[in-house]
Amino acid sequence: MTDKRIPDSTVRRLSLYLRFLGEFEASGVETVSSEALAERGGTTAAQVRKDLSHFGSFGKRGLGYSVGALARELRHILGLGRHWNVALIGAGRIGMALFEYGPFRRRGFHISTVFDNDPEKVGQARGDVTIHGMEELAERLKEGHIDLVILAVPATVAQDVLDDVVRAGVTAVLNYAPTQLRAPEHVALRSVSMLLELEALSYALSRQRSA
Amino acid sequence: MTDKRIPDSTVRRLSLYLRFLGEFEASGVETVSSEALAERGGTTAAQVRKDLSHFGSFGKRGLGYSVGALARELRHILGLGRHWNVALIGAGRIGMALFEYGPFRRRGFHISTVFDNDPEKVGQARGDVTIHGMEELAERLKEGHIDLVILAVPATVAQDVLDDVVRAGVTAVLNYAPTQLRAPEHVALRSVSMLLELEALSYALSRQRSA
DNA sequence: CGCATCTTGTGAAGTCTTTCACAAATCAAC
DNA sequence: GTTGATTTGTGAAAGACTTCACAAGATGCG
Repeated sequence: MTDKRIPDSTVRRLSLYLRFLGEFEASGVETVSSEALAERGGTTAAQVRKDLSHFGSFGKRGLGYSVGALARELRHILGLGRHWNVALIGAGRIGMALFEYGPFRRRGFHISTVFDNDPEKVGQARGDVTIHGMEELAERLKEGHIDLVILAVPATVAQDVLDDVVRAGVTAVLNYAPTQLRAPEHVALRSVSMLLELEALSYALSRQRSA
Repeated sequence: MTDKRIPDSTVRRLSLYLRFLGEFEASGVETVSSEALAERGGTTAAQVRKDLSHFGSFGKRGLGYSVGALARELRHILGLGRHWNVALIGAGRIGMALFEYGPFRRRGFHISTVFDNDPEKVGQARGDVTIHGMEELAERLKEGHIDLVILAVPATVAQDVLDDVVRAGVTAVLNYAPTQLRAPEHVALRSVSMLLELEALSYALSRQRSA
């Protein structure tokens, strides 16, 4: 009922459900059925119930789920009640776009430290943080109690930087560099690649055109 | 052997294999085994062979795959031989970071048109393209022979813009707005959400901490 | 209260994806 | 040309995820 290995797809859907619950809450709805959540998210009611059932039973038969209560549960399951201390490595265009992206902070992801290896940038202030040189990485990651690192560096150096990050004891990394990285088992590593997504679309397009 | 429904996971891995082949090529290797590709990509040799077998047989038993030939095949399968005409909607921070991201063009994705609804921005030039107002959307999408749209607009208007895009006949969309969008069956729609990824990491972190 | 209606939670069935395991193909060496 | 060492391509088995379908709990109404 709880624990065990949860499919990654389930975790992602939980995030979506949480988003939808926010919308329902904003529009004054107090109760939702699995059917309503499914319709909003392009999935099925059974899927919604199965996803939730991995973690407990949060609904009332005949009634559905309390919007507020379920949102609280999901936030708890996803670890979103708390404040995560984030470091951004790479203050280039993508890095800074991420840095200035509002919703992160609103959800509890607080970018408290920024690194870059460009001497021009080191020392500059961005909002309320200062850009640090890469030589300070190990020390600052440890002493800053960083929970999570966002990697926005060129592909060529990504693996090296990741190794440093892991060595400094960080166990969660979100990678934006377009390269396949390796990390020890105990480190949660996710990669986002715009190229990969575009290529999947390119595949779909070719399919469409030749059909 | 060819065609049929290909798992999305397979398509994504093909993109990865192509990346690795580029690396192998750069380092002068002429032949790779499924084992070598698997090791590089964190999967298994059987998986690599199965993935490729959906599209044909490209290797030589006892030898492996020719790096150059397999790369060509993959580019063809993924539709990357050609030039895709891309429109970017939304010239905000994320939009412009995408616009200036070099690798797109190198892979054949050419952003030829940019839209934004901010009167301040409309008319300005960015590189060799001019930012157009949203009222020109329908006409320019059609006449510009746009294959693919990148959506980088606020979540609140994303669905409306998507509807316009679909109505203009575009059949492939990459969405960066943090909202769940709906499109007709025949439209290939993918969404990238940094928040979703971060939340999955947050889940993993909670797991780690409580274990 | 009893009956009709609704909606959850969940085993069981079904479907999709990955892994296994081995015959067949290729090459080198003797 | 036969043997030995490789490595592919692929049915079959195993595993993972999704969908089905229904009992059980909850509510409202006469």
